[in-house]
Amino acid sequence: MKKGLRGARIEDITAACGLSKGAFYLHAASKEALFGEVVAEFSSAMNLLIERRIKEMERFHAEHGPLEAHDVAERSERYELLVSMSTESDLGTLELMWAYRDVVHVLMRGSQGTEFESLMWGLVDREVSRVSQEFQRLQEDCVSRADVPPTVIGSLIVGTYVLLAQQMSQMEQKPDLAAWARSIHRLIREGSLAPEGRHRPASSLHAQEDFPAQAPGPRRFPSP
Amino acid sequence: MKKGLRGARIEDITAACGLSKGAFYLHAASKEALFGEVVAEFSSAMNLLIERRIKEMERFHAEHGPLEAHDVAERSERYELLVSMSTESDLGTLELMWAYRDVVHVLMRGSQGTEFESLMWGLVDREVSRVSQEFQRLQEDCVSRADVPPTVIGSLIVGTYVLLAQQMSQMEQKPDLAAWARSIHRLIREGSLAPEGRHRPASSLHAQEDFPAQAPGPRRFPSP
DNA sequence: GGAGTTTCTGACCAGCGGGTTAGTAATGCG
DNA sequence: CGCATTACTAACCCGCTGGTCAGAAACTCC
Repeated sequence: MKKGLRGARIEDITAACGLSKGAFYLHAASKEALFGEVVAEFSSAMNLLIERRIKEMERFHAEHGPLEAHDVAERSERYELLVSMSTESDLGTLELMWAYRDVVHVLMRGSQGTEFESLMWGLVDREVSRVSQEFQRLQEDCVSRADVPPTVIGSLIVGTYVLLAQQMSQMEQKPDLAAWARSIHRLIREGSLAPEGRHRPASSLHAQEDFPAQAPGPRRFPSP
Repeated sequence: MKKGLRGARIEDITAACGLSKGAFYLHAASKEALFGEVVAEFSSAMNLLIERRIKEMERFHAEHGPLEAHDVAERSERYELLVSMSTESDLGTLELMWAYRDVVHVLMRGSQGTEFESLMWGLVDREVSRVSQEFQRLQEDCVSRADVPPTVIGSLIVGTYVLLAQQMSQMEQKPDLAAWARSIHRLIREGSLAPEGRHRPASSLHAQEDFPAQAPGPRRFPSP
């Protein structure tokens, strides 16, 4: 769609609407201002999600207290609650990223040197540190493994979502975001190794797997 | 350093060398050509790593045959070999990304709409599908969990490295890349949950953890 | 249909930045 | 020292694009 903010000419934008260049300035003060409006929309929606998530997490800790090692071993109720809470939050984030996937794409790949660069990557940085802190807490409670720096976990999780967001802008069909969120959480928590002791025939179809025959939808190619 | 290819003026570059604009063209045919040289260097080095890695993997399979479920349960020799092989390969990739971190940064964030955009993201896409295929194989051999789409695992791993690469360009000190690689592999394989049955005092220092007091080095701020 | 209002056009301007080149300084060498 | 070669400068050209504006077109309401 766009070749980056710098690469998109005013005429490109107006021509795509079937208008002439002059008409642009009847609707927006400048290219940056127009993009800024959309970005502000996305940004505030994202901040709302983050805020809500932090509050939810605080409420959880207030109501249920800190998790302990045995919670994970016996998959206690409050443990399952925490898991479903954060999976749900992540799904919300994925949905938002899908809705704004083109904006996110431009923000991430094509806003270098503009006022928007720090907005996107500041958000990413804050998310990394939020997730890191969350995991540091889990480590202190002996719920999460402690032989790994929390920042690496943060980068792992956020990096995954960042890359997925970029892939979204090349898809024409909406993927099963809920399946994505569930898969990611499963991987983060339990790892990719097959659960021990479980053997399955290699050729048969697996039950309750979180994906159809071929997971991602067809590619979307950038319009010229 | 750079405000993206489009954002960097010739005069900015020459001024940074204490020269005048005209002198630039005595050394390079164009901005793109200059950047292209560096990029080609990085790109061929990266492709070499990938090629070598694929060959190594093929040799492993030829010599040791496919892994089976019990290999992971009993942490067999060939399993450990496979793990250390891919950790080592990832470390090599991280080292290369560190050496070219500024180039990678520009390639990822500031090359939208140039000939270099597809180079970087094509590479990323190919890596995602390579990792996906690797995991699909592991799934068929019942070594990796099958209830997660391989492409999600691919995006998870590659996304992590992509984000880390971007963080590199803001660091002034080289982080412990080997620790990163080990942590990531541990997380990917075994997940983030604490190993069951292991209780540790929350306040004491953990043994053999893969990180010092504060993991990442200090930030580097972009020079104006 | 015509006055008034809104919406849009397309020619125009101005400045920025890539690329050129004539001329100048530095360097090397017999 | 004098000549040649190399390295660089700075003014210049020019195309491209953001932004402006007078006027045309469309639309509305009486």
